Amino acid sequence: MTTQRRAIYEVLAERTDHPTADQIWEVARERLPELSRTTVYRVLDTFVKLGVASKTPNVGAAVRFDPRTERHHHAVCRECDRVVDVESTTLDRIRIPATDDIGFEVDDYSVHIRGLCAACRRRRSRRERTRQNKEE
Amino acid sequence: MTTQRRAIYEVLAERTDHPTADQIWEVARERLPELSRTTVYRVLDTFVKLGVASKTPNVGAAVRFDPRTERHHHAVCRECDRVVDVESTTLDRIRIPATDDIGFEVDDYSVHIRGLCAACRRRRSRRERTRQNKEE
DNA sequence: GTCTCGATGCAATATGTTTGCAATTGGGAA
DNA sequence: TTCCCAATTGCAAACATATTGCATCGAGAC
Repeated sequence: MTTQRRAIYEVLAERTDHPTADQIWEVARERLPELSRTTVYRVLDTFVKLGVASKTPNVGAAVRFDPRTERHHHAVCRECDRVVDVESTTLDRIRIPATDDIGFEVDDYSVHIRGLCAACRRRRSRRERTRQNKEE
Repeated sequence: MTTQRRAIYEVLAERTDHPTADQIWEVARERLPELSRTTVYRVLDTFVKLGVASKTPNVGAAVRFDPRTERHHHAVCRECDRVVDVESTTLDRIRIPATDDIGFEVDDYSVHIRGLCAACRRRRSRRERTRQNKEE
């Protein structure tokens, strides 16, 4: 348990927005200016192996990390790609059907929801109101 | 509808293993040697915008593409990162709970299953048998 | 304190993606 | 059919993300 690992873990734990390795580096560097990018990548990998953090599936270029390792679900905005955690005991209790036909042994699962986040919905309604005003 | 687009679409449509842009390029190039990597990236983006293909969430470095745009689910192997399509009317019928609390408007969803694929299970049992033989 | 091995920093490299720009081309208009 | 133009393409360079080799450092065992 080194100084760097502590700093990186703190930054990750404070956030719920599933930051990338580089985003974590940017913030952790403020506290530990010597911290290298390489170390952040390596330490995050270590965290994942230790089960302290998890990599979260995403459709962008960079891999994102999540301080939560228990089952939870994600809603991804189609406009801004923001990722929001979704808590739902209903979703936690889905029965995964037999995947024996493909010989797959299930560890866990999560539900990925796609749609439009609150901020982008507001932005859209604003645009629509503006258009209506012009047409009048 | 250009020659390049047709070739790229054909390659994508023939595969069920969610190739990356570069993997598609490798194969498409055999038929169309002049085809540039840039074009593949651009055309795939276009396909996604047109709804002809979809980007599939993944935890690796590169974005993966899928010729299927209807609702379907994925099982990802924790050993080899292989992605297998999962067909299940049960999973297709999940009721997504109200996400009104977070103001999220739901378009669609999919279930991501993590576990061990058939090939890696076989590999594992083989290893275990070998160990038992040694202990005897 | 000091020894040791794993962790770190740095620089170089690999991999994945995007952009600017000039050249080309598909497909409608004449 | 031929001409034209906007859209598409190829190339090279830039950018973004991730990994590796190697010399050095430092946390924890003794």
